[in-house]
Amino acid sequence: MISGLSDLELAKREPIVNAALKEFARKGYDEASTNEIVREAGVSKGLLFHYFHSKKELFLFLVDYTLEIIQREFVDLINTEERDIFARYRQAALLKIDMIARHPYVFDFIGVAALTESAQVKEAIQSRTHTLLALSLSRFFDQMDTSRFRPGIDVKRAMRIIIWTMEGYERAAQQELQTKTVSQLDYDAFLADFDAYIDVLKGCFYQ
Amino acid sequence: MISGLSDLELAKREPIVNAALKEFARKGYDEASTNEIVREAGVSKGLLFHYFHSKKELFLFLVDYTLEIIQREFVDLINTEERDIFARYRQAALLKIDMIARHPYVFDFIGVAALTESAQVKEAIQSRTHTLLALSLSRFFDQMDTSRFRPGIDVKRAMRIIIWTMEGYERAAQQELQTKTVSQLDYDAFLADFDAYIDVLKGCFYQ
DNA sequence: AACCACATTGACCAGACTGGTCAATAGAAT
DNA sequence: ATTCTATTGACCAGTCTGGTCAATGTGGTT
Repeated sequence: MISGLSDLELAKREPIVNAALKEFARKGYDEASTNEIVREAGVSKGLLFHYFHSKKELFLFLVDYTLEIIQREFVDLINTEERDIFARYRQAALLKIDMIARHPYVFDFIGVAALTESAQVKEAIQSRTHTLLALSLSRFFDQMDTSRFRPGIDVKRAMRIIIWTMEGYERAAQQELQTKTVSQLDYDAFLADFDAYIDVLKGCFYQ
Repeated sequence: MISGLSDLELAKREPIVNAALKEFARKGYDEASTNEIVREAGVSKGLLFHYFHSKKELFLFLVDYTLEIIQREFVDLINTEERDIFARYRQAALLKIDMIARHPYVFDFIGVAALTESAQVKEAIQSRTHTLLALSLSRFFDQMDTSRFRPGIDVKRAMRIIIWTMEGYERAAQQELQTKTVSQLDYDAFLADFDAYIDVLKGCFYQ
């Protein structure tokens, strides 16, 4: 539970929260407009500042909010027992695409927030994001099983190629999600497509 | 020669042009500030509007300017006789990284310009960018020689993996260029590194 | 009905910033 | 000294900023 808010209180904040995530993700802290947020959320200006007493407080709330979602619906669900790089990535990529479908702006927001240069929030952000991001990333990459690679393969570069492929696929999938609506049929075809890419990579690097 | 300007006239505009490319690339048309441009360029407000009579005219000048640079220093230098996908991509990637070192904001600017939603310039932009981008992209991808791929390889997906790897490498290189200065020593090491990636991919897909 | 507690509104504020203007100045060439 | 252009920066009206607050709406309790 974030900041000890009840479910009711969170539910009432939701239109504002979603609109704010979108606006901050698009424009960053300084360039984001509270007027645009309330317009998008369909509420009055006063209400935003009734719930969140300042733009800065709203932004910092969103950092906690998104980190909590990422932790709960992404990081915690990754099976760290799985040491095979493809199985691990497949799992992570599918979880991430799932999350983007449900919370379209969460990853974009936290990415923008973590890199913000705005003096007003920079310090407060870094202490919060560094913990999770550094920890979860290092945990994600460490202790990967590379024993199944073909002998003679340049493992370091092979892993980077795998990562870039996953990132590329993710970007393509995200772009498609922005236009189409999510349906089960799409999902099956999409999954088969994704697995086909993994098969190509496996055929490359595994013996 | 752009708009029939002499070399002297172009040279005097240069600080403004570079500052404007940077500002538009970062913020897009609407959010970019002419005040920020003149501050970065180190010239007075009046001078900008003496050379370019409006923000819109400045922006459209930059579109022509960058398209001409891209054409002259990138598109025209690509050897379309080369049908091998790796040789072609190696050539293009190296040209592009060269260009980013010399004109850091040109590709970012034209990317932002081509996708701008701003009503004021959208129409004028699209007629200019579509010609070059569509043509050069299609020419780049067509007639690629795939005969050297190992039999049984999923060629379509293999090509996408190659593209995503090139894009990933390019992003990494661009990020490094932003911090370090360009020196020949770096360049040799970088080229060897890049070729090592190509070798890994060739080992994957070629027989 | 009367009262209360709280949710919600939107007109309003001072101040910052916007693209753009223009009379005044600086500097070079004659 | 004169004339030319290159360059400046104070200034403009207008828009947008984050934030305030008295007023109004709403639903529940007596």
